[in-house]
Amino acid sequence: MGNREKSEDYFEWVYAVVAKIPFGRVTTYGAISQYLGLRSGARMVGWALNSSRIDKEYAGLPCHRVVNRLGQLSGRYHFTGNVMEERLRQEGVVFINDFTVDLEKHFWDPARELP
DNA sequence: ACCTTGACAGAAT
DNA sequence: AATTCTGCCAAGG
Repeated sequence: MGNREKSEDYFEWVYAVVAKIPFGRVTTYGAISQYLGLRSGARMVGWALNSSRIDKEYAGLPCHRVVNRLGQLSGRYHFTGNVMEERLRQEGVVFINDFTVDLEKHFWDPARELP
C-alpha cells in the first residue's frame, strides 16, 4: 500500500485533481471519477484517498474537500475526531448539518472548471 | 483461490 | 419515496 509505482496510475490522477480543489470549495468522488473517465468509478477515488492518507507524501492533500454526491462527509471517520468538518468550516463552507455541506453553494466541478 | 468489505453512485424495485 | 441491487476493483482475511 502507498506504493505509487505499481497499481494503476489513476491513483496519481486522483491526487492531481484533489490538489486543485480551490480553498472553500468542495467536489465529489463521482465528479472526480467522471472527469478522469474512470470506469472503476467513484469507489476507487475513495480508495485512492485512503492510500494517500497513509502516504506521507500526500499528507498535504486537501482531501477534506471531497464529499459524496449528497454533500455528506463520508470520509469523516478517516480523519481524527471531526477534523474534516473543522477544516471545512474554517474555509467558510456552509453546513446543512454536522456532516453535510451545502453542495449547491460550494460544489466545484473539475470537468467544468479545469482545462 | 474465494469471500467480504468499502472515503460511491445510479438504476431498479 | 425509500430501500435494495448492481457495477467496480483493490485489499485484507
